[in-house]
Amino acid sequence: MSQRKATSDAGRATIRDVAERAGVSVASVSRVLSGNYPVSEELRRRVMKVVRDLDYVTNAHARSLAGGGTPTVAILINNITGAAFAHVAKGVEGAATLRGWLSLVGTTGDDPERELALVNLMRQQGVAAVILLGGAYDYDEYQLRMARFARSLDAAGSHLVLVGRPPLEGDVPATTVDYDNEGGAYAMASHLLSAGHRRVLVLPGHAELTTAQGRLKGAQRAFEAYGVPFDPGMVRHGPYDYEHGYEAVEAALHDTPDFTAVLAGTDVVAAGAAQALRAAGLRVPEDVSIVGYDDIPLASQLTPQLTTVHVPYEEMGRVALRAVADRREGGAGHRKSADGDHLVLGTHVVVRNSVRPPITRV
Amino acid sequence: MSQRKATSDAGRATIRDVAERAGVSVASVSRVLSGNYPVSEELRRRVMKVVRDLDYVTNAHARSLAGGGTPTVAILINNITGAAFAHVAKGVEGAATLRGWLSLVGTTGDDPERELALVNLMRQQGVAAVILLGGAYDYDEYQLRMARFARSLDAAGSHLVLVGRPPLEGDVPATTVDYDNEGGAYAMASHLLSAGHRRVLVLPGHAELTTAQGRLKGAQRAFEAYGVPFDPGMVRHGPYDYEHGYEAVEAALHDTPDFTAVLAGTDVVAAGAAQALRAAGLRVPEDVSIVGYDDIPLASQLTPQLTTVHVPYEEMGRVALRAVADRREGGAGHRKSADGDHLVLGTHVVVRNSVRPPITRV
DNA sequence: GTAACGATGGGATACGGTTTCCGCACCGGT
DNA sequence: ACCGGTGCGGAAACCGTATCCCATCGTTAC
Repeated sequence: MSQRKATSDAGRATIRDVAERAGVSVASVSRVLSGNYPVSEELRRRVMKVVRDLDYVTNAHARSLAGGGTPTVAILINNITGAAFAHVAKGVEGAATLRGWLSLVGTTGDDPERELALVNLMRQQGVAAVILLGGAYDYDEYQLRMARFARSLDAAGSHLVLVGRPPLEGDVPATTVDYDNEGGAYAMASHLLSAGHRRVLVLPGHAELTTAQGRLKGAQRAFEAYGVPFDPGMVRHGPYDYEHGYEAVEAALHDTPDFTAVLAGTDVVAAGAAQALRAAGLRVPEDVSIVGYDDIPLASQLTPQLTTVHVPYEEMGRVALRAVADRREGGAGHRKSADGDHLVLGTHVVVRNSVRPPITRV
Repeated sequence: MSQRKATSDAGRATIRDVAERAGVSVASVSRVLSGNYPVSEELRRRVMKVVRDLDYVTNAHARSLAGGGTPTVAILINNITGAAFAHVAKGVEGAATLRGWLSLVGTTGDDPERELALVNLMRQQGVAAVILLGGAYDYDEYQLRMARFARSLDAAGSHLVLVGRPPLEGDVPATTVDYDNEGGAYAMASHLLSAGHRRVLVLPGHAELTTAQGRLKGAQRAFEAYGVPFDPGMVRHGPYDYEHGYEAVEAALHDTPDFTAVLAGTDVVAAGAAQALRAAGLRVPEDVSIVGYDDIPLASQLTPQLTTVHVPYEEMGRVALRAVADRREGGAGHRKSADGDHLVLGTHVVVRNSVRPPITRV
């Protein structure tokens, strides 16, 4: 009676319960279930019947302790609400599922403390990789912090993947999946310039955010290429949200109202900018042109539909997961191969209806 | 040398490595780390130093196998890209983090097979609860399927939580967190009716989706209350996406062009509808009024800003997690208490700029 | 001065599986 | 009929941690 545990006990059934009830050994049940060992048809039938009867599932914790187990990847993000996130996550999740992998999600809320806590938590979980999403704030400590993460994870047999931010400096065991951020901004700005715009309001984002830095730089390069002087006074930094777009345009209309186009750092910012222009009685794109960045669904749902830069978010997610899977299968094959550690995906301009050649305003 | 495993081995350090290096027993290390047992200051210092040196983290799998472990909840969703999802997930994730819990995410892609596989996977993980998000397609098998899930999870000490769909029938061990879907639709339709609209194009969503059924019913009730005949010919079903909104309006303009307002099942559908109206040369809201449902950020970013029904998605996520946590702490306290198994949150109309009294069109 | 007691640390065991190593039984060959 | 080979099932070790139980040591009380 008090053998180990009554079979009819509450809680989940163990492999032992199944073995007992099927009248076979624990090992046999394990073999039937994992299927990597020859088993007689008779045995299989008997075991499977009991498994169904008991609605038994193996304990993932015990399994991974013993060596097996389904690999898991962790996705860490600042703000789960961002539209870009959802698409990267979809890519990761889809690719993970394809391989029978699992994915965890954690949000950091821009808090370094919490980020550290999460990376450690994931390390405890024994994840195959930690995927860090989104642009980074390039403060002093940042490089050191990430390098430490990378080495910690690497030492534990895991791996750090940076998605959507520049690669780390030095010899750090991390993979970066990036997109041609600066190139996209360059192309987008060129599009405005070739349409004839010269006075352009630029809303790249937070000055410390790597994403914003790249977008600003791309725009500047385009101006240089066109021989158009770039006026730093036309740049306004701020968060990637609707409100910032609105307020920045409001302020610009007051300070430097001679702009004929807005180069927004994000589609959402562009939406805010468009709203502010309309509130001021200006028409888009007749009076002022607007372009965005990201090409989230919102871009094609606004009126007018937004010309923007397409960023392959979902593809990045897939690529990130594939990088992890390859590395894991390749094993010691390509340790520290310089390539494969930094993957860059292309961007391109999607032309819609928010750009017109400039007209002279009063 | 071949004691058990060289301390300098690759892979993660174990508690044994720490114990050995600190010259203490394994039990002591465990005690220092979990902190639920008196330990001398000296011991604590020695252990912690080694922990830092080795960058040790406990193995979560081993820990939960041994009894402890951080609770985990799984969030299952059809399509991770939906805007509503992100907010519920945020609520769940936030509340989970607050308690030191972890959250897993899985997407089903409307595939029952995959849904089943995921539920089992989560059962293997020993999650504290599985949270199923979003409206359900009410086909025949559905109730049975969910009941089976609920019982399976319950038997394994886990729990099923349904968010944003009606509760299951019968005595099923599941918790439902719902919002007043029908009431919101009633209020929204009333808003249009009291503005004077009589011919309203209704785009509730897929006919089989519980969410759509509720919204349609709410609208019908409002018409009844106002004594306005409800014309079934003005209802067009379809998916909750931009394209459907666009195409439905296009078709309606051809078939029944006398409508003065559109009652969209979703903000996104409303966006598509608005675009189609504009493409047809009609102004919103001057010529045709539009209302949405959900109150996602998009609603306030459109032009004009959308009058819509606010659904407390994030709150629902929080509530769902709290329900799980309470049940887990309460233990055998309130088994099957009828209340607490079905929580309904309120909705309300958010008035913006997309509704005007109707005018007579040609 | 000694006994009882509180405060700590160590050893052993359980958690639920996987896997290696063995042994048994059954098969065919000679 | 005996022997070797093969295929399959069982026992046990181990994965990394938490915890129960016991041993020890220093204290305080009598």
